[in-house]
Amino acid sequence: MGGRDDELRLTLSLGLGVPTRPSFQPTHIHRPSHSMHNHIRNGSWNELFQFSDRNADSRSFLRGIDVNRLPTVVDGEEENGVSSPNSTVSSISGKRSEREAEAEAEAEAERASCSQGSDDEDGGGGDASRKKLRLSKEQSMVLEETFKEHNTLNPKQKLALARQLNLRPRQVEVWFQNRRARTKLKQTEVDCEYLKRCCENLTGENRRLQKEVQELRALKLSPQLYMHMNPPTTLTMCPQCERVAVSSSSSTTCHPAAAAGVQRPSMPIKPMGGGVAD
DNA sequence: CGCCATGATTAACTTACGTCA
DNA sequence: GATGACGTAAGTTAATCATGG
Repeated sequence: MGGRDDELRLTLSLGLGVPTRPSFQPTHIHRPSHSMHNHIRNGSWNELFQFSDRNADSRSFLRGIDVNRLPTVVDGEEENGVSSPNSTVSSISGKRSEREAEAEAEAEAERASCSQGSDDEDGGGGDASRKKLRLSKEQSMVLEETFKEHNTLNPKQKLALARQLNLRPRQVEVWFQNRRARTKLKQTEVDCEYLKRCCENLTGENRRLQKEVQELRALKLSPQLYMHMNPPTTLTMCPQCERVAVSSSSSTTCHPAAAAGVQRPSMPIKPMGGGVAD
């Protein structure tokens, strides 16, 4: 499919003009949540993203189908703590806190977004056959922009965004979760491509060195020939790691990947869901 | 043209785990 | 240290859409 190809092309546009990391660090290691927060809020790699999005919104938008039906009452009740494990707020514990106030605000937002809601759901009988809603182009755009600024939301931001977009806070929350997952997946693809290139380069270098060893062995067996040849290899210190490096004609480093111009990419990625087209 | 099968995308969900009070 | 609340990542499910035959 065309969209897919576009995506991959974007994904694999490896670090042209993008600062590379000094050494390879898989970016998808599971971090403790707080370090993740810091990492994210410092805006390191996220700032590198180019948020322009492709098919998803243009799809629904261009076809003029507003699939973004407002949530049903059933969903709203879910958000109030009926079923969702992530957003359940215990009303039993008596301690009133800021958090509880926020939960109430969320419930309020629920009701608000539900009040204008549709009644097309089949009864809302609690069975909650999940109805998938498509976000409108505008909603996706705002979400993307917000994600660009910070890819996690605190409860207040979540509420504000939900109000602004006329969505349930839970929807905003889920959108950000999914968006982070997609971002990570993309970065994994980039990392994977980078490692593949490294591997290819190392394989080539290894092959070359083996060949050289063979030649040297052959020469050792015929010393009179050896006398008439230039030394095929000189040993120098690699400036990067201060080890003895093989320096044949081209390279004076023991980092063949670097010598071959392979640099680790750092997220030249465009988003997937609903952004601005470029 | 409509219909169906198939694959891609993504909203919504579940589970597991880490952190904090 | 045990516990509960909470947030997030990872994985899954299912709705929706595009495309090709």
